[in-house]
Amino acid sequence: MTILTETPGSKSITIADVAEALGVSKTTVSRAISGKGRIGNETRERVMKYIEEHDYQPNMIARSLAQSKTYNLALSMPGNSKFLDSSFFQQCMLGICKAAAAADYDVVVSMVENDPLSQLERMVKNHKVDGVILSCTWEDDVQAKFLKEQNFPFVTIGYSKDREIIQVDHNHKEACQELTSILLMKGLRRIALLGSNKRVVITGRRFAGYKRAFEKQGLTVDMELVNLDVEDPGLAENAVQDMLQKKVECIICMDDIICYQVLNVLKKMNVSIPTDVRVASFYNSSVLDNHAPAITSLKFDAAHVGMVACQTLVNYIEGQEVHHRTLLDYEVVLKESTK
Amino acid sequence: MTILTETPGSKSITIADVAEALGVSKTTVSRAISGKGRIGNETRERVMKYIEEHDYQPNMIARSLAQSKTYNLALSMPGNSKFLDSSFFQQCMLGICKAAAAADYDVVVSMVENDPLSQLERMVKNHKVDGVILSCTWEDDVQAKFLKEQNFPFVTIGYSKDREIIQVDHNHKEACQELTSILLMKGLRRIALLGSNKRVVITGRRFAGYKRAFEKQGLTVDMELVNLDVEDPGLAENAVQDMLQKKVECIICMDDIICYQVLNVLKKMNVSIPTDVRVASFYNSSVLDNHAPAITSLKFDAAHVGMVACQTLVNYIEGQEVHHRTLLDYEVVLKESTK
DNA sequence: CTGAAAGCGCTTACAG
DNA sequence: CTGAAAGCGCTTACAG
Repeated sequence: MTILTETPGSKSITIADVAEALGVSKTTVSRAISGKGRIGNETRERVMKYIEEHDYQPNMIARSLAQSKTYNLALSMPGNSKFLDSSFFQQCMLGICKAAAAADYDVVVSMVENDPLSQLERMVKNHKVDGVILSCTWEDDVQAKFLKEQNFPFVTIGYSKDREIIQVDHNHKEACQELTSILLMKGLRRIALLGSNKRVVITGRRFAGYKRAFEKQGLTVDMELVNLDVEDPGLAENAVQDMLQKKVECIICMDDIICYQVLNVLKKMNVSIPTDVRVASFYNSSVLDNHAPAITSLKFDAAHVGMVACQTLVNYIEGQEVHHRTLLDYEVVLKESTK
Repeated sequence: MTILTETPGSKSITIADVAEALGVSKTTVSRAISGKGRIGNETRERVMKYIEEHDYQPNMIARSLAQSKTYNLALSMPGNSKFLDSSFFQQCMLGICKAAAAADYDVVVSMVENDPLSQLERMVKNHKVDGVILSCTWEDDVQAKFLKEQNFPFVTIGYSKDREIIQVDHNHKEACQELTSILLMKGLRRIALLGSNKRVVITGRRFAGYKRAFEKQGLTVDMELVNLDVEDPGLAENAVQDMLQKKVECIICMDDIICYQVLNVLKKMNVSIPTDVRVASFYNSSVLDNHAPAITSLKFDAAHVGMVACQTLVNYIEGQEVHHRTLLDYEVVLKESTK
């Protein structure tokens, strides 16, 4: 047990201290630091030298108040355990943090579990952040709706029909369409599609791509083979058995989490890949690296989409022009599992 | 393309507006809101009623400056891809966010990739946070050293010999000792231990537990069977082959990431579990849920350790007494893989 | 119980 | 090119 006795950190030096030591005004010091406003070259150098030597660090709180700008970005993340198992959001967060740091912003996270609005609303109204990144969007997204109403700067990682919303995403529709087309061209017809939640926007986009691929070949989708609500591991087992009964030739899993489950179930049931059934997945995450057979999958650069989203938001906040919709590229990585 | 035209968000109402509308002083309004200082019951109610009706939201920036307190906590996370695949840190972050929200703090993340100090130093010196949570500690941890020197409040999720450091962790040593003891009691002797990085503190703690279990039985550890540097998937394959050549009877994997790899490699090599070799893992994460055979593992509640760490830090910051070392409990979940 | 005033550490018109 | 002063929206001794 202990009690906090000393005040933490040593008292830092302020702009006033610098001004006094140098016999100039605070205004001058401020100008030297910010680089804004006319200032003599020699004066600036004197100031810069002093703050360098004395390790002056601006108090960002004070700057925030004066400028009404926090240099903080909020990142809304799903707090649901389904999502936590996937490394997508962590990778994405890494990209966001990097881009933010490069632009001198910090990122404060809000993990959404039940009430998606309370924390976000507080952050926005309390002036804790300058903008928001929504890392996972839903049909009729409550957060996006709120932010739009408030006219508060935000960007979604994920597609939205609403072109007023600034959005950055991988082209999930096209990706899933291409993957499906390839499978169709191999002569496969009974292709199952497994997703984990219908209400998440990307699920819908992928299904749209899947459907489009069939239509382009003049085929129609058999909705019996589409299950977009495989929420948890327990359901995966049922879903797989169901699909096998329906004599599917291939199973596309919308993310690696479902894919692990599916692979485990198939193994348990002694169904071999690709002989008995083919399997394809999304994300191509490293956990499947040593899997035999290697698993065909779509590959997205999660860190990259995070970076781009963050940069876009910062640009927007700082008054620059931004694209309202950015669709990033993907890769189809064909491996043994769909041979 | 678009340009930011309107100022985002509508102008919010301030304490001065409330004071004026009610014909009282700003001091009074402030007191009503904070609950500090004597104030008439009736006056307080009038104020509260007004701010309720007019949706007044305090400007936290201004409060921060006045109190020199940010109500922000920094969370330092490993940005290395090895760690990103594990859901431990995400779960942990969830717990931290919950506890922070409950105490009216926000959490700003810093993902450490190469330079562990630059961002942390800026945050601390720029007064962006009131305290720091280190979610992963290393031998001779640079961040911990810096924070200690600065006398800045922080807590580590992870054990430290240094009892001055406030630390919260699961009892990894005891956990690994118990698991190993159980295996020894089954008559197993050639027990391999695979870890992913020797320099991470928990790796060392677990090894210590493993060793202690042998010693308690009057046995000595065969260091040939201990490989604590299985950094990436590629190395997993070699490590497993190496261990099989050494005729191990059991493989303990220090985390589920390694374990997946090991399981994949064993399958590829047609080694069956538990007949040919037994396998045990850490974390018991849901990804292994449907694995056949079910995998014995140690189970830690990541969200819980995050919550406790965060609460402890908040208490410390707010001047309360705190335990300097908190060791949380774990579970040994015995399954088929070690039968 | 209540208020006037100073202060937190910056920025930024405005004036010179 | 430089400075005095007001302001950002709160809190908090101090005085009454």
